[in-house]
Amino acid sequence: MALEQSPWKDASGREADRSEKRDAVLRVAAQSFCERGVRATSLDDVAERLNITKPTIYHYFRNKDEILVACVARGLAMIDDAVAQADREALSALDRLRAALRRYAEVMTMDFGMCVTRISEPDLSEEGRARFRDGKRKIDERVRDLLRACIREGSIRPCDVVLATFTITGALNWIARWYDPDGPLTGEEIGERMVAMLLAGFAAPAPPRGTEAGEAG
Amino acid sequence: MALEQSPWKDASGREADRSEKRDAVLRVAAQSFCERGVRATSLDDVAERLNITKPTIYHYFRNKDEILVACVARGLAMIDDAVAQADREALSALDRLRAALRRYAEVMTMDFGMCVTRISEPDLSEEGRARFRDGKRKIDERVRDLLRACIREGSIRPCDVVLATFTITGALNWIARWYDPDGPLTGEEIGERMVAMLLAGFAAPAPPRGTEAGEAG
DNA sequence: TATGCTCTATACTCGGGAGTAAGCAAGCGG
DNA sequence: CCGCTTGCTTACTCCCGAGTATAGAGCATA
Repeated sequence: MALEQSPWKDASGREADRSEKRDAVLRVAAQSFCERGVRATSLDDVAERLNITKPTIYHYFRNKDEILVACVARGLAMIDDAVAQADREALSALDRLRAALRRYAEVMTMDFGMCVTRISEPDLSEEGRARFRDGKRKIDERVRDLLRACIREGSIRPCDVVLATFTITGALNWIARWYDPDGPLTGEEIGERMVAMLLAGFAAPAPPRGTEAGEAG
Repeated sequence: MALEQSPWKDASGREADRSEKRDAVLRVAAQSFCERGVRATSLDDVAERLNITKPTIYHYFRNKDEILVACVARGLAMIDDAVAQADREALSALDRLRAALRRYAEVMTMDFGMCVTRISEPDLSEEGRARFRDGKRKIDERVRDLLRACIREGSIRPCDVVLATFTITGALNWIARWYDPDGPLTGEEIGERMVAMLLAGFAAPAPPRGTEAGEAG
């Protein structure tokens, strides 16, 4: 089941460079980890999809766990970058929060991002687990800080910031479980709408009258 | 690592009944599936925790998949019951929604409930997967129906019901990933607060006209 | 041509876990 | 007492997948 994207041509491989090959392994592994689960992903399968054999993979990675850790690390970095980048943009705290969460949502529709939420801790080695927890904790911290900034600014209602972060990231993380690239919404659209929903809440504005909230126009 | 809860006494087992033993197997298996992952859970381990040996398990279940399916089915049933029960109570649609989501959240802090969100489809056999999807679809349908009823009633803002359901159930499902029984909040408290947050949203109410909410000073 | 490095393949080892074979113990009907 | 069933055991088989030993192919230097 060879993929076209593989940098190993069927018999001749020469222009390709080492890190490009590492990347290809990670990309295919990440997809398989998400689709089939980590334990159910054999390196033989990964190799086959790349027109190579398992020992070749061991020229680029020490073992399966190193591949898994690299996938998760890449996903975590993508989320962290997304949030950090939004954070640097000198807008209001609320705008920074919005931008951060939207990008977060988008990353959840991508292979490496999905790894972060579909892989669970027992899949990782002891040491990989530590890095995983650490990366997630940092992202959580960023979101919490943003929330606190918004509360200080008055744009977010004072609340239990920890639980609020779990609620928000839970909704976003879950995207990785149901997102369908062939579905009606792109990652960007999902992010935009879901973040709007989370911020505005589902309850209708107080009075049973004044139904002006409808945006249908 | 024998557990006290096991109905198999170390050498003498007689007062226990078949279905009680089936239940015990499911309970321990569910815990292990959640803690270590499905593939990493060996039936030898499960047996050991119950003071029995693997072949004994095969007296009660045909194979590992049957156990897994039973765990997931039980979790799905708990969620479905929770939502259905709230649905039968003759309150306003909004109150029914609130009650349903709170109970949903609570189930997410229990072993079988956790199974539903921590187990992923590739862990299941083809046939188990079908039942899994079906069960989840039914629950989703119930939540969507509740949302629609609320919108008709005017208590929930008109919105994309499908995406709203994903957002809400995502936040709730994720509880199973971070809930800590030794943490500060009980399942009930988490449900109550998270549902309140989701309904009210995080954004601060529109600022009193004229004055921006610039606090501090 | 020789030496050596990098990349890749064939062909293994080895451990773990699902599932099974076959037998032992205990209760029950005769 | 015998023979049957039920519940459980010890002791396997067997497959799959992680990781390895080893060899060969291509290329660079000399």
